[in-house]
Amino acid sequence: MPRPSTPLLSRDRIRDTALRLIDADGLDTLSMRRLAAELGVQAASLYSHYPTKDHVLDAVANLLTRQVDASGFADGDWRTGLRTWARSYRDALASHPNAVPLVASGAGQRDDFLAMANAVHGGLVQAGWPPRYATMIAGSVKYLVIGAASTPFASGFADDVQVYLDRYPNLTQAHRLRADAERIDHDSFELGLDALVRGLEDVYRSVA
Amino acid sequence: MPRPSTPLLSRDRIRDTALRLIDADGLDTLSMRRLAAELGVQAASLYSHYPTKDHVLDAVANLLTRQVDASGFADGDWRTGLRTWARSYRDALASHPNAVPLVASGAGQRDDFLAMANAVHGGLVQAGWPPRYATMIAGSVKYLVIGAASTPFASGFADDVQVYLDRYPNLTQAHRLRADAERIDHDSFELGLDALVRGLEDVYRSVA
DNA sequence: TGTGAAAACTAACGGCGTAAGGTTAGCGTG
DNA sequence: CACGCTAACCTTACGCCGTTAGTTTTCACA
Repeated sequence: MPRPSTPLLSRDRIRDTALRLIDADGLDTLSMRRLAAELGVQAASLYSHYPTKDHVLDAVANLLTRQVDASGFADGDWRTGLRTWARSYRDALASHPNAVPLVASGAGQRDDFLAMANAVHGGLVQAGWPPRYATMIAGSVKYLVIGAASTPFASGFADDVQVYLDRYPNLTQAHRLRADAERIDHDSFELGLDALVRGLEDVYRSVA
Repeated sequence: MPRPSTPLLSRDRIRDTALRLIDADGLDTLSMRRLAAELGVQAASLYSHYPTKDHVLDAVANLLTRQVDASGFADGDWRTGLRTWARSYRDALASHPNAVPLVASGAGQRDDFLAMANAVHGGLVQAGWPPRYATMIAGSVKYLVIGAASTPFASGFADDVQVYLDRYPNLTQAHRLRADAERIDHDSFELGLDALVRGLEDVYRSVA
């Protein structure tokens, strides 16, 4: 039954379903066939809307990026703007950990990423940073965010999970451990962000 | 001709060849068949030495990690130790950009990563940091390194490469552009690392 | 009213990771 | 020295994968 009277698919529906499957089952179990099945359709039909699988993944990456709030520079304080941006960026990625590699790789057409970058860069320059520094600061904060989002557990800096499970083989302990890991990740990020912004304060006094 | 008199393969030879192919052709064009062909062997033969492809990739990740120098804490100055470690870590990854996702994902059995983490953590504690802070500091510096290594061009914070290529369509300019991108990445990392360590100095005074 | 584009389909190609099972070289034991 | 076991190679095949080609039908527009 080709060409249905009301369309079964749309670019948005495909992209949103892809993200849902990635969240649920991980990045490498996502296939065009599985995605199509979830949409009640045959795999080849997706190619009417996206030229390749990579383009679908690109759309997912742009969707995540679009949720980042880079508006915190409006009041003119670059410190607040930077902190708000970094936290929002990390939150957006942390809500979809399985999709992080799509954003981290930096490959593909990333229109929404360029928009975000522009906003941050503009905010920093507006606040008195030389453009060259604005580029580097945006870069280094992005590094911190991408790194924080990429690694599941900050760590391996604590013992291997299996060791804990062997020592405390009840589920409750296992759950507590996962919560601990997330808290360590979060606190490490906050410490890093705070130290970074504080350190930039020094630089600011010498160049702005 | 099964079971040759002198072995054709070894775990190390397979792992080294995998890294070479990844460096040359990228991560997703590496297949067990291609790897085997490069080694003059059939694909299934690799499974005598590694149980799955992921185990091969894990071995590559551990190889890269093992080249990181975490010995800079020996003289007792945590600032030097941290800077040395971070730079060495980033250098190790930057020499094999196509392999970075293997290290960034944090998946798999990463024995050499745990060894490195232990060394850093120990160095920080030795220098007077409370263990809880040592964990977070090692985490946040690792974030910066992983993020810096993950993104090909810091940026998008500068204009899209294609724009430059359209504007200056000769090869010489393209090469200069790549050099510029690498310099921006490098400088951004150094600025971030410097600011981070400076910021930690403040924290150190209040907790150590 | 007719025509061409668009959105679905079915079928197929080549490549993938990996499992199953065959063959022979080398090694430890009687 | 003989014998059998294990290990390292092989061939073959299964069920996926991304993608292309070609078909049918509906919709939008001239």
